Amino acid sequence: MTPPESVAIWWVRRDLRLSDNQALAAALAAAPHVIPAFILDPRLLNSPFNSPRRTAFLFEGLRVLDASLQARGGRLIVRSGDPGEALARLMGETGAETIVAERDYSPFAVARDSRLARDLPLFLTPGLVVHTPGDVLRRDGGAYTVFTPFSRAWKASLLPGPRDLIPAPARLEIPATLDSLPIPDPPMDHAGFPAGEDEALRRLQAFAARRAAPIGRYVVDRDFPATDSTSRLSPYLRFGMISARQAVVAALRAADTATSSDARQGAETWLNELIWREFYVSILAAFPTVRRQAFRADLRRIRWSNDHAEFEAWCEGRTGYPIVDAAMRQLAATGWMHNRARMIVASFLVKHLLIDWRWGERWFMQQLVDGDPAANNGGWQWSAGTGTDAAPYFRIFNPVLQGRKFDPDGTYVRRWVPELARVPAAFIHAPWEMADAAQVAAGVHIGREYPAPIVDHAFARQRALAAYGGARHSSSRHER
DNA sequence: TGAAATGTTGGGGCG
DNA sequence: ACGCCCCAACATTTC
Repeated sequence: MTPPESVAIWWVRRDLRLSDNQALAAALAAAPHVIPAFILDPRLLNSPFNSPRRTAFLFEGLRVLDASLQARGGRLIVRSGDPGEALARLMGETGAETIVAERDYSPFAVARDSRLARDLPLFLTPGLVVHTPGDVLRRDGGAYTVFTPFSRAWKASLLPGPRDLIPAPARLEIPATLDSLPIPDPPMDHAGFPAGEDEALRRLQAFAARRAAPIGRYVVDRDFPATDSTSRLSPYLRFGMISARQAVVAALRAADTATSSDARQGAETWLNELIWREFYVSILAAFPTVRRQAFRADLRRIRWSNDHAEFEAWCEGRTGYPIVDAAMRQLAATGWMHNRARMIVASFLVKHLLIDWRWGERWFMQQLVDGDPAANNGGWQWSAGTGTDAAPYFRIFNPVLQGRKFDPDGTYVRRWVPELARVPAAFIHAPWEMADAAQVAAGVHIGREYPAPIVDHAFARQRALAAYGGARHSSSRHER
């Protein structure tokens, strides 16, 4: 006779891994029998913020997770529908008394989980981030809204050591009689990011465990989109194919064992990027309304232009600014974009085209394989100058100068905008400055094979400054 | 995790 | 020789 508490459900959401999984470990601690379950939620899969690329990555991740569960004597149970109903049914079938899941701090997940917890024994564990939002707070108990003090407090909290990491369980057997849906076929290709925990760990090793490149040159190279110098771990962190702790432990170890100051600084800079991720999780948890409106109240009344044709040109990479178009085409083709390029295209959409940052936020969510509500929202509000600790609103990237600075020979542009492949380096970021003869020689006529700039830089800059200035002015009058 | 506008300085051409 | 102007080059301020 098995006592009822001998079965627990490990509800997999965005923690598709067996190693260092606090939810799985808690489930195993609660019961000797653990049922790993994933619920295909139509509300999430059909959300206008979802992306087929991310769904494909998720489905392949589920396959890989299922395979490694089967290697341990178990398997992944897949159901679909409303998670509450599906889990209640699964509890009835298995006699499970507990559901354990990794806590997710996004507004959608918080609402879903608190509704579900009214009827079901849902137990949530940390794991999405190293320091959960409530753990890193200001002296007065409020959430940090400036990165630097947040990162200081974050680092002052106890950091994970290698011994804190939880090994994957050796065996995970489940009853053979349980029904499971087949894992759906990926709706599209997601080349460049093979899913799964093994791949994630391999990337982490390849990036952080070496003394030289890439992490040893990270401080310098990471700003150059043509180089392969970033970790490209974001999709894996997004779906928990590695834990935040595993990444942080690797960064700390790389810093400790560095034999050059470049390698140490590289590791520290990369750690900072991981802390940015946690900062934005904390911001979204403390201020859920940032998902709908600007954090800064004085910038909520910008009179956007919101031109649909210009938005489409931006989405499709036909703005006439090569660095912008290269980045947008990289996004459309691969579901990923280099971080420097994300800043450039975001600044361009918001400042040059004067289009609401939320349009860009949604487009990114619809495209990115690593699209995460907290990080994406944080990044967009940072770029728009409307967020916490954001770029000053008057900081307007000049796409020509950014291109010359971070893609000096135009390698990145040539890779993603092939019609500019033969343009000389001197003109690669401002091809409209070529004389007619040079355009003929380069095999591209500006206005035909490649568009003329959609908007004049000097004009756009003045218009953005006026729009932002106007919003601040009207808001200060409003308050009086 | 900018860029443009404005200010300052100093070398050199030139009458 | 000297003052004047031009204008890089750099620094500071402003958006």
